[in-house]
Amino acid sequence: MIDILLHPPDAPTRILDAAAAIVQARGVSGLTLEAAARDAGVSKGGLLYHFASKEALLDAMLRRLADFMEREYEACVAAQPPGPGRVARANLDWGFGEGELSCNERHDMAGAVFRAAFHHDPALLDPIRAVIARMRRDSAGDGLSPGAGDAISAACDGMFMARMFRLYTPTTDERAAMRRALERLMEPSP
Amino acid sequence: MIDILLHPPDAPTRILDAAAAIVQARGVSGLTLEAAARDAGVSKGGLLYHFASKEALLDAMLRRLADFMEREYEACVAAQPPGPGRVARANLDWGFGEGELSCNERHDMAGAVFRAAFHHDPALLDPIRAVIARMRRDSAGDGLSPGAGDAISAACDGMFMARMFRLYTPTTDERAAMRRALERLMEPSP
DNA sequence: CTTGACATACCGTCCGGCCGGTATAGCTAC
DNA sequence: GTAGCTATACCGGCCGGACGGTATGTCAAG
Repeated sequence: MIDILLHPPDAPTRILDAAAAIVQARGVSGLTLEAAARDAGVSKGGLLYHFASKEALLDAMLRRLADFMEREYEACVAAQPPGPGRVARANLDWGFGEGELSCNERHDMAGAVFRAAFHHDPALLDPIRAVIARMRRDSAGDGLSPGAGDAISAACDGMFMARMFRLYTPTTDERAAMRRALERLMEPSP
Repeated sequence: MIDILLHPPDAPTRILDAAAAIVQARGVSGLTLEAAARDAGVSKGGLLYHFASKEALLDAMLRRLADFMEREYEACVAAQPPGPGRVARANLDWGFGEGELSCNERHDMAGAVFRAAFHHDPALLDPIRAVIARMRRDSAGDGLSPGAGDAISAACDGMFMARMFRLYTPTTDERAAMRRALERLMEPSP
């Protein structure tokens, strides 16, 4: 914290933060260069000095998100004891856990950035796609019966989408029941 | 087909179709009133005669989508033999089937309309939310162990999202394996 | 002659991007 | 050490185009 106070974030970081916050609060259409610049405490010219176009800004936002996702994924995996189903357990913790790693405002912001980038150009999602491909490769070597790992991560994706678009909000009990159901998939096939 | 040729769709239907096709082909930002009108073979004024604003157009698009979703859901359920897990089996058929009901261009168009509406105003998704709520009520009385039905439909949602955002495309074998894995959740709890 | 179903022309706004300017820091020559 | 040069990191204003929406005209059917 002292470090943060002594070393306030530089302009590019502030711009990225402000842009992400705007998208989360006011939606994709609320993200304009002027608004992002103002909220970051720089002028529009200053923003364009760091990010030459709106696309460049969104690209940087998404790359940062992909990096963050990958680190979070690695942390979830590292927190699980080794052995079969390690990746699946990490996925369940990410999608159904109650701690700071799951379903909080950070996920909302990730969803908002995600939608904003796709809105502008679907190709901007490529860094995210690379992370997902890596996760799927890991999942394939997770030692579970075929399809179990994919099914678990698809269910986590579904929960993510439901929250991102505010489709429904399961109760804590329902979430726990879903998790227990999915954990059955990690048992060896009968 | 003869009927279609003899009774060409009226202007509102053509406009709705054209708008959906534009969103699918050129993205949310490609949907302008001018473009929708042109593709539907009417002028911009003609479009605004039927849909007083862009929001009204999107609202009509989404209501039509919700109606379609509900009818499709009912058809999927009706196609399943009665008994426990009927709704879950319908969901699996919808999300993992190979027939005309699953994962084709119609789903892509649904996703595009969905994103367009959310982009303009998240409240426009309310008709879809109502359909989902109804499906979840049905699922709760499906006679499966707690969480199983929700987990299955969440996995189907995840597949839908993966396709909507082109995140990854599992092979036919992988999809079949996922389905078999999820079908294990319909067996009674051990 | 009225009304429904459009067409045409236009307006105001908003937004992305460009440009000219500027303060500051660092470096170099003398 | 200081005058001059250059690069960095911005500021503020402007422009052009696109887009949503309006106002008005048209015209066939009943």
